[in-house]
Amino acid sequence: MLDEKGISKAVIARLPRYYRYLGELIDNKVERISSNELSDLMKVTASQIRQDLNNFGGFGQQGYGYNVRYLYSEIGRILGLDQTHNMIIIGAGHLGQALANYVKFEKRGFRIIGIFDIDPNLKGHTVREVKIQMLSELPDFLKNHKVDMATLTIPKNSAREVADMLVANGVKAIWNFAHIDLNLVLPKDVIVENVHLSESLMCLSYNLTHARREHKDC
Amino acid sequence: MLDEKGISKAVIARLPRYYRYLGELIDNKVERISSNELSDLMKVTASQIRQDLNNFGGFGQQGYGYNVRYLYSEIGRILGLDQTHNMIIIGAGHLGQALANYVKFEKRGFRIIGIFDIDPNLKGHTVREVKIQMLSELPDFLKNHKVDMATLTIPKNSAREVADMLVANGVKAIWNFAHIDLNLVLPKDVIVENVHLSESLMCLSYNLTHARREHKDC
DNA sequence: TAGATTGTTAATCGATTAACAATC
DNA sequence: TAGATTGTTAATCGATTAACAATC
Repeated sequence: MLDEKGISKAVIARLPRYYRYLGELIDNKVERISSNELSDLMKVTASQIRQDLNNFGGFGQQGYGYNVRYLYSEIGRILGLDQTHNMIIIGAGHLGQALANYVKFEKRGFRIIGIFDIDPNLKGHTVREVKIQMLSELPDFLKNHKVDMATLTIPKNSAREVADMLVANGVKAIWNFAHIDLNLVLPKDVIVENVHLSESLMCLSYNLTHARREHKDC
Repeated sequence: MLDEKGISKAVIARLPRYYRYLGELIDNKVERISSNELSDLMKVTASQIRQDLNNFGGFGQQGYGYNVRYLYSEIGRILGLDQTHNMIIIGAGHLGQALANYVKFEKRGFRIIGIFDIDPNLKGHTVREVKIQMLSELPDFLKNHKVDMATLTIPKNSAREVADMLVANGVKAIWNFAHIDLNLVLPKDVIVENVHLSESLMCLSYNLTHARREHKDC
C-alpha cells in the first residue's frame, strides 16, 4: 500500500464519482471492467482513470482490467468510508434536517449523534431519532462525546463564532454551508469543506446567460 | 465589451467568490481596491485576479485599482444576476424547502414561481407564498409559464424521467441535486449544474482520514 | 510629474492525454 | 502462447504565476 501523500485535489475530487459509478456497476452485477469501458460510461479518458487510480497503487490486472467490488472497496477505504465518523449538525432548519434525514450518509459511515439549534421552539423535537438540543448545550456535549465532524447549516453571521467554539473544543473537520470561507479564518489543521450553494447557482446562471453550442459545466 | 467566449470553467467558478467578497467590501463601505489588497483578502494571487477579470475586459484603472461597486455590478452582469430567472423546484422535501426559503436567491434575481411534489399530503401547502402543486400538473404549468431553470431535489431513481419531461417541455437549465450525472443523459444544449452533496462529504472524509500538515480543500 | 497599479505578455508549473513496455 | 489491458513514462496541453511596459 503506497503512502497517499501529495495527491492533487483534482484527483481526490474525482474519487467519489468513481465510487458512485462502481457502486452502480455492482448493483448491475458487473464483475469486472476495463479502464476503457469505464471511460465510455463516465465520459473521462481511460488514461485519466488509470493515472488517478495509480496514485494509490495498482488495483487492476493486465489483460483483465479491474475487479469492480475490489476497486469499489479500495476507493471506499481511501475515502475513509470504511470508518465510522461521528457527526453533529449545527442548525436544524430545512437544510440541516435535509442532511440529517439523508439515509445514505448512515450507510457510508457518517453517524449523526447530535443536532443543535438556537431556536427554543425546536427543543425536544426529534430528527431521525436524534433529539434537537440547544446550542448552549454544545460545549458540554463536545466534552462528553467523540465528534469527528460538524456540519454547519446556520446563517453566515453566526458561523464564525460557532466554528471557533467547535475548534476550541477539539472538532477537527467542518462541513460548512454558510457563506463564509471558514478555511481562511480557522487554524490550518482544521479541515473545512465549503459548500456554497449560491455560487453553484450563479455558475448555472452564467452558463444559461452565455449559452453556447457545447456547454461545459463549471 | 468583449465577447465572453471560450473562457475556462476554472475562471467562471471563481467569479461568484469575487462577487461575494466585493459585496462584503460594499457593506464595509470600501470604495476602491487593488488586486493586491483583494489578493490578501481572498488568498489568491493578484496575478490571478487580474488575469481572471481581463477575460471579460478591463474593469480597473492603472494607478488606482478597481472601483468596488462598478466591479461588483459588472461581475453580477457577467453572471447573469442582472436578469430575472424564473425557477421551479421539483421535490418539496427538506432540501427543496431549504432552497425555496433561501431569501437571498430572490434578491439575486432567482424567482421561484412553482414548487412540485408527488406527495398528495403536501398538496395545497405553501412555501414562501408559493403553493406546492402535484407533479402531474407540471406539464400544463410549463406550457403556461416561462420557466428558465428547474431545481431537482428528488431521489435519483425518478430524476432522469422528470428531467426528460422538463426538457421535452422546453426547460433549458437544471440545477440537479440527485445523484446522477444528468448532463450525460440530456441533450447537449441543456445546461446542467450538478450538486452532489455526498461527494463533497466524501472529500471531507478523505481529508480527515489523511490529515496532513497543511490541508488543501478538494 | 512621480508613484501606483493595471493590462498583458512571457515563463513556469501542473494536470491531462498519448504511447508503449510490462505482464497477466 | 497470443491477446488484452494495465502501470508508467513521455508529450502535450492548459492554467497559474511572474514580470514589466503601458498608463492613469
